Amino acid sequence: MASNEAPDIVVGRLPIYLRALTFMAEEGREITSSQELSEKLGISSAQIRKDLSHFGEFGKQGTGYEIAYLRDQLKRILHVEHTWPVALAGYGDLGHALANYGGFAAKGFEIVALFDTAPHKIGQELAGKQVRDLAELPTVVREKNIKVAIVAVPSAEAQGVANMLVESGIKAILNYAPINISVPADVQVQYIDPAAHLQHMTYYLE
Amino acid sequence: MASNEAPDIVVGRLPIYLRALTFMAEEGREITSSQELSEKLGISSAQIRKDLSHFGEFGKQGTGYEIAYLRDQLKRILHVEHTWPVALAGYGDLGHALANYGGFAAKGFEIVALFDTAPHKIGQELAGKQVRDLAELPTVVREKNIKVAIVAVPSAEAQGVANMLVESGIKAILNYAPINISVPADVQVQYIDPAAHLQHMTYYLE
DNA sequence: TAGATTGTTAATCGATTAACAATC
DNA sequence: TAGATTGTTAATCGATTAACAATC
Repeated sequence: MASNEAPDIVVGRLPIYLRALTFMAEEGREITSSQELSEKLGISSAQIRKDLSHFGEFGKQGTGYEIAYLRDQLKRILHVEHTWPVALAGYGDLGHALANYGGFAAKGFEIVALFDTAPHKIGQELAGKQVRDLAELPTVVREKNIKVAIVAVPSAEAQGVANMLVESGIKAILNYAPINISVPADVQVQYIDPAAHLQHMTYYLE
Repeated sequence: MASNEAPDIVVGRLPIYLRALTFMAEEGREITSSQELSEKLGISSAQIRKDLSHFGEFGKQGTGYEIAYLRDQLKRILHVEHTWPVALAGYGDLGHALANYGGFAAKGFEIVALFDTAPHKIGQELAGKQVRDLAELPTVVREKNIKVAIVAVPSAEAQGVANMLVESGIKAILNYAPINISVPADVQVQYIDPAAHLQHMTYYLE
C-alpha cells in the first residue's frame, strides 16, 4: 500500500519496532518474522504487519523480514538516517543526566547545545559542550539550524522557554516539565511525565 | 454510571486531569468546567466528561466541577491519597536525577531506597538515603513493604533486575531502560523512552 | 513440492464525538 | 426564570483482529 497518511498511533510504534530490530541486528541475527516480533513486544503479529504495510512491503512470504533491511527502512521513514542536533534547555540534575546519556547517538540524536539561566551554571563544561546563557539560545539554534529541543526546566518556565524555542525555529519539543505547553500546529510536542506513569499503575494496585 | 471497569486508556488520562486540577487549586481557583479543561489540555470536553463518568458523578449541571473536590476524587481513584514508598534500582546520572527530583512527593511517591552494584557507589548518601548493594534489594523491599519500583539500570541488566523486583513483591515497575521486559500479568509496567518520543516527532519533520 | 509467512480484506471491537434532556 | 453545563445516549469514527489468498 505505502500510503503517506499513516495514523499517528502507528507512527508511535515504529520506534519500538526499530529498537527491537536494532537489538536483533546487534545480536547477529539476520531474519525475523511478525510472529517473533509479536512475542518480543507484546503486539499482535497482525498489527505489526498492518503497521508496516502503511509504508511499503518489506517482507517475503514464507520467510519473514530481513532485519538489517527493515531496520534501515524504519530509520529512513522516521528520518533518523542522519543525526539531528538537539538543544537542551535546563541544566539541573535532569539536564545533566540527559546531556551525559550515551543512548541518543545510536538513535539519531546528539545534544549539541546546553542552556540555563543560573549564573553559576553558565560556562560549565560537559563532554566538550559549554552551558550557555538561555538568552543566547535563539542565536545558537539559528546558527546551528537546530530543529529539535528538549525542555528540562521548572514548570513555571516551560511555556516561556517553549515560546523562545518556537520563535527560534524549533519544530519538535520533548517536554519534561509536568505541564501542558501551547505551540503552533506545525510544532510537535511530546511529554515525559514519570509521576503520571506511576499514577497510571497505582490505579491497579491494592 | 461509576462502573469499576474503566478502559486503560481512560485511566491513563486521569493523571493528566489531576495535574491540571492540582495546578488550578494552587492558583486559588475553585470552579472549572469540562470546556476549560478541554482548552487547557487539548482533549475534547465530551471526552473529559465521558472519562470522568466512568468513575462517578463529580460535577453540577450549569456550574461545572469543584476543583478541590474533583482533585481529591481523582487522587482517591488513582490510589495516591497516601504516599507510595518507591525503590530505585540504578544510581547512575539518571538515578541520581530521579532521587533528587522534588516532584514526586506531591504526586504520591517517595523514593525510599536506592540500589546499585558498583562498589564505589554503595554507601554514598543522598538526602539521608544510602545507596545499597542491589543484593540487599529483596530484603529491603520486603521489610518496607515496597510495591512500586523504578528501573534505571543499563538495558543489559534490566530484565534481571525486573525479575528480582517481581520476586521481591513489586507490583508496578517504571522502566527507563530502552528494552521490553517480561513480567507476570499481575505486575504493571510502564516505559519511558525519550529517544522513541524524539523519533516519533522527527517522522513529521523535514 | 510442502511449509511458512506475508500483505490485505472484511469483520469486529472499542474509542471518540455530537447532541440533548436533565437540572443546577 | 434564563443561561449554562453536566451526564449519557446514539452515531460516528478509527483501530485491531481474524482469516486467507498469494507467493516465497
